[in-house]
Amino acid sequence: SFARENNIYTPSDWAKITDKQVAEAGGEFLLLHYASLASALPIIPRNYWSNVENQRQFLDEFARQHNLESPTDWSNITYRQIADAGGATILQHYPSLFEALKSIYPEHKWDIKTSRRIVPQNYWKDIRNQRRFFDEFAKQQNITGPGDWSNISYDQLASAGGGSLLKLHSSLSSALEAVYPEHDWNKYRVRTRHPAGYWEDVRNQRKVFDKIAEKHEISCPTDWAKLSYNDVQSEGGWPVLSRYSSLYSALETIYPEYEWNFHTSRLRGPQNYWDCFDNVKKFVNHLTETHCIKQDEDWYRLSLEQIHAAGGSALMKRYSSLHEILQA
DNA sequence: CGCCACCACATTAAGAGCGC
DNA sequence: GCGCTCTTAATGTGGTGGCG
Repeated sequence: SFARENNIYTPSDWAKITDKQVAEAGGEFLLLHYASLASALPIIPRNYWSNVENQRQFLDEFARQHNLESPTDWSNITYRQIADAGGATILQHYPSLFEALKSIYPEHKWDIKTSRRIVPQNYWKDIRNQRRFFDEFAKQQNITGPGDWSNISYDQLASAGGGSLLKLHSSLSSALEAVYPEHDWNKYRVRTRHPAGYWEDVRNQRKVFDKIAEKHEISCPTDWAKLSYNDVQSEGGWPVLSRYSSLYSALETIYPEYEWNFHTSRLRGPQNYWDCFDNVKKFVNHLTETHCIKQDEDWYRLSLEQIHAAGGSALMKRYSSLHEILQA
């Protein structure tokens, strides 16, 4: 009854009690039989805390004192609180408080995210836990395939509780590569930030373009005609394109080993291309070569369709006839 | 916007003391 | 030597604010 009146529920609660308190509560004569208060107290039997029933009894009492009813109520209880309340030895039987709770109360459904404010130490080192986190996040965000990750930012994941996890990786994309090794991440765009000056290096520009080329099975300059400027832009090429006046000039610089000809590599020439008279000359020379034009009369063989096919439609709009162009 | 540095503090490993 | 308890150092977690 002394214990009840003084809110003593665990052996360690007695530590706060002095002999004087016991004496004042009427235990004065009782204490005379013992050398000290400590020697009067029941001793915890050996292996007492190894018994799950005893562990459970302790935690039940702890839960009662803290009004903990469901697994989520435990989220703000710290390891230290339990240890200080006399549960240190119980905790030593388990790798973490979370594992202890799971084992001691197997009838409850324990979820690390809702039952603990912070995960146990080294929890994120286990790649399966990382994967569990990403899976859960994907479910919430309706991410069904690897391509959908392009809409997710580093900060979204960090504020969803993935900050510490991401710190184990150099970037969001390398985290995804580690967590989902079954996907070839080169095929998908993932939001990334690169070091300052990264995009100035043509080798890095080439990396993105290689990726885009691989995805669209582009193996020679003419294959690039399949892709629009917007395609390249939206598939991660934006930082590269912003550094060039056109996609065509980007390709010329990035892949200098190829012979580039925009009539065959692009659907249309770069903006204001025909403003530069040298380009007009180049086009005429190109026609001369491809259509075996050796003397002036040979130009009559050339049809309007052939000029269009060679990419000269925009040029033809500026001049009323081929004759006028040649004159110019 | 993507990421980093930093901070407060939570967790845990390790080990010593002690009694059995 | 084992189990319980306590202490301490080391390390991890998660949040904030800042940088380019």
